[in-house]
Amino acid sequence: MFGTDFEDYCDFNDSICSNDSGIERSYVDPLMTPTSACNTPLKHNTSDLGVSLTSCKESNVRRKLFTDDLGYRIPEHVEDIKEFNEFQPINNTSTPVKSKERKPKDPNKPKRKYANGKNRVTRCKSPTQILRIKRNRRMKANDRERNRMHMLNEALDRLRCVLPTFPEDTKLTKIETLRFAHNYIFALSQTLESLDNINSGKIPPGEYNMSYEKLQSFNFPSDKVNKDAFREIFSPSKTDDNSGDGYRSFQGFSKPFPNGSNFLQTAEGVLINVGNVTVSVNNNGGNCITSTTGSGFFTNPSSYGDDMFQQNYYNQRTYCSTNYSESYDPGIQNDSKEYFNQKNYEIFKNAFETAKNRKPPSDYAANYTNFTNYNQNNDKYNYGNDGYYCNSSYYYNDQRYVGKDVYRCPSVVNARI
DNA sequence: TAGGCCATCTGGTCCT
DNA sequence: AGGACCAGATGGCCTA
Repeated sequence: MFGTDFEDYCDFNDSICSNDSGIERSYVDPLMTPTSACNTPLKHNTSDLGVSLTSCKESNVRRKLFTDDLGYRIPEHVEDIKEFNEFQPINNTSTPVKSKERKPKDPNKPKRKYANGKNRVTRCKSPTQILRIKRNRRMKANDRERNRMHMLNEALDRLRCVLPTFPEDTKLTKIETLRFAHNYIFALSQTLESLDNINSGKIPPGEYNMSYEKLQSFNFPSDKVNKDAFREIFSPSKTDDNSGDGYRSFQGFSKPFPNGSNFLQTAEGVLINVGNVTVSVNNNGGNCITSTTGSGFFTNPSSYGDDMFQQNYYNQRTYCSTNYSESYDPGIQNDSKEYFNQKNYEIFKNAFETAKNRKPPSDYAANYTNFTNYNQNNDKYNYGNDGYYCNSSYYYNDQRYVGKDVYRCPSVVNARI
């Protein structure tokens, strides 16, 4: 069955005794992904070796480089090979590690003499033996390479875990992970630098704002927004609304921006392209979500937690007054603490998905009859055929009154806060 | 169905 | 000689 040459013999032993020499038998994929061992066709048929290559499905088993993680023991039915059971693979290398326990030697047994140096005669290997040796070496190399890539992927997974992503249930690709990590580190370093400048007095705290120029240099992966961007989106408006209706239309934008980035600074603020949806952080009218199919408006964030009265008051003072000469309440406007919370996150996410997935009304005029608005007392306003925006399932309701003489684009989507 | 992403195999190179 | 590393090839899976 096997060659009689010792080296040949050992090589074969190495290939089947080490715990990394088989096809996926040594690596336990905790997730058992379809592309891992389960569906990978075996190019090397090892059935003739008498070794079962059944994958282990224990989810909490991970290969370790330490001896306490014993992978498996070689089956004992390979009887042709003496000392077979002395090999107990204890690591993920191809180097066979012999057991510390040794069989007691028989003192009466004559010692075998081995030739050394030039006196040693090696037997010629047959082509089939050479082929087998090469094949086994190739199997070992494949297994090492497989383990190496698995360790690399595990490192990438650990890196993904420390990166903020949005939506959080999506998985960054490898290249996205690396690019995002680069940008994230850059953003953190810039933040630290800014804080240091504030602490050292180089920048007065009152003048500190997140640099939009720095934001432009970011290169976010498509369809994902990190929490820093989200935080910036929820940054309160800095100036009053001069347009009258408190809304901006950012329709027509599509990625990439002319500067090649997902970010674009305009006179009105910062635009962030997320897939086919453009998110605006505008300085005048609040935050806006737009898409190629329309635009969605998003209001200033809540700074009052779950206090709906405070939230409504804040929003009404900001957008819903029937008296447009009424200015913001500076005390409320400047209260920006805690704008990044779970509630705002959910609101943003819902508004984002709505803007992303919504479709234009098939019958524009007919939908006008359903247009609805609310005043600050939460009274419903129906504008009939000359109403302002749709209240269908495609839209969020706006509980704030905007003013009779204000015309809105029917594609505007408002997020209820 | 094309393209992106991924896992795996494979041979080559470099180093110990 | 053998291990680490790399890049190309290949095929499967998924999505637009």
